[in-house]
Amino acid sequence: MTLLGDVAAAGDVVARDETGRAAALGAGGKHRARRADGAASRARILEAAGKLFADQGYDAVSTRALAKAARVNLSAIGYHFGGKAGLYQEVLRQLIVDSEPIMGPAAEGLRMGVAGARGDKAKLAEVMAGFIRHLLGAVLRDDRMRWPMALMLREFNQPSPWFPMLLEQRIHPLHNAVAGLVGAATGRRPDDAETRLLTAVLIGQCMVLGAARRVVWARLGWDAYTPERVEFIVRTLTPAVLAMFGLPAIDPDAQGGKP
Amino acid sequence: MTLLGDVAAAGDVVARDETGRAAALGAGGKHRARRADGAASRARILEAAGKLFADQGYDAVSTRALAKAARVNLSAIGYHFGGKAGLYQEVLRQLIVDSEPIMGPAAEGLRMGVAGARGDKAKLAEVMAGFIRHLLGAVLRDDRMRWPMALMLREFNQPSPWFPMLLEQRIHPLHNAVAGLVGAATGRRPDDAETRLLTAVLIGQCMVLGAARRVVWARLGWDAYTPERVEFIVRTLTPAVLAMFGLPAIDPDAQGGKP
DNA sequence: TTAAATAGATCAAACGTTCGATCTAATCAA
DNA sequence: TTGATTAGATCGAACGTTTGATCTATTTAA
Repeated sequence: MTLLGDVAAAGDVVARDETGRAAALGAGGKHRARRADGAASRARILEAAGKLFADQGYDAVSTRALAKAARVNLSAIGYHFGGKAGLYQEVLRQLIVDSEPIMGPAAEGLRMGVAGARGDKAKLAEVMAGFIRHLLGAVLRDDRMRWPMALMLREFNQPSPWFPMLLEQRIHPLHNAVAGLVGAATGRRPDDAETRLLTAVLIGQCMVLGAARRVVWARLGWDAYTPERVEFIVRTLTPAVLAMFGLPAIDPDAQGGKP
Repeated sequence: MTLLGDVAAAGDVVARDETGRAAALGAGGKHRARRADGAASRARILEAAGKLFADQGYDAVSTRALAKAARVNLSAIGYHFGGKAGLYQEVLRQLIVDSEPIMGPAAEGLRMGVAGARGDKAKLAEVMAGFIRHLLGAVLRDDRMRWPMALMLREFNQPSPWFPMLLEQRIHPLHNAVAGLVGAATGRRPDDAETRLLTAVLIGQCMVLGAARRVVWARLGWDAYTPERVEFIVRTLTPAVLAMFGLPAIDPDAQGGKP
């Protein structure tokens, strides 16, 4: 039994959310909740699966542990997602959807900030500082982005068959937006190889603090990221990154969140 | 079962080290080599296990796949290492031992370079450039360090019971040496929290190019790291990192390897 | 012979998946 | 308002396979 074959078969597992079902059953959708509300079970499975997959990896998570964590019957996984592989794919799809409200405005704000700066290095520095604070907060502090980030990092050095989807819909848009900032700061075109590389390094050096958190903690004598420690990281890293891209230093106390 | 397809045929396990057996037999040592030379089998298992664990992770690798890749019988794993977990521990231990000839002199050279610079920013810039070239080469190009780096990255965000050993014997010595350079460049004490953090970021931003190589490749239209592309990365990253730590730019053509 | 090392067989446990039975809520004919 | 019907959802119990570990027998060099 090769997984790839099953994957191909499970590839057309569509979202079975309520709206889809209601639409399929008729325009005048009246009924909502069934017995124990299948949509709720589905959501619980997705939630538990995201955390477990992110924490332990695909192989290390058994369907039984999954069912137990989501407080559903074992067969519910097969019923709702077609199997373990289908569930993983849906977790990734949902990750992209859920991170849109956080990442989308951030990328848009980045583009607006760069356009508004019109080459003014001081203003670009503000935009850069805001982005670093935003990204570090998302990676290290924001609990909503904790396991999604961990799961993405797993995809990075062990891509699943759905890594291209993640790349297309989450990585490229974010990198393109940041490349606009990096290009403006260094005076290069946003789609230069150098700009793209430095963009990857910039984003990567923020995410590595999340990926290799055990190392960071061990080096600094920490046992967890607290808001105060994240703030320390932001204040330490921001001047270094600004200097890295030839941007002027800014007043630390003026560092606000993203506009 | 894994989501990944057949990764890296696993058939390219290096031919058995004949010198090892010959030396054991001829050196007048007591009884070392028996029937088919147990030391050679042990070494083959270690080699294959390192690559497989690094590529697929501990759980995704079965003892049968290990035995097949190492061209030994299944029971040889239990005989030589006591079991799968014992094998993994030994792989980690061997990783530390094998990386010593590469990492040890690098750390020592770093200390010597920093001491020799005596605060001269231009000389510190040379040392920093040499270190970046060295580390990037080890992470991205050196085939001997390919799977060890991948395995270490796995330990970083999913520590095994032997992570403390790795931390103690490999991470801390390297970071301490680099912290000396970073401290000298930024004018801080080497054991400052800021210095330690920036040190982790510096090392991390080099390693992330190896960890998230698929992303880097996708952004730059690459499909592998070639020596030319690694050189491009070194030349692009070096000036940025020098600026990051307030060191003067250096002549790119003068960038040599580590002294 | 003696002990190291390999080969092959076998073990219980855990794996992902599948199945039919069961239950609930909406639907429809009366 | 009924009672029967249907589809959605859950459940327990298996399925066949693979896992890591273990066992005995055999082979080989000392």
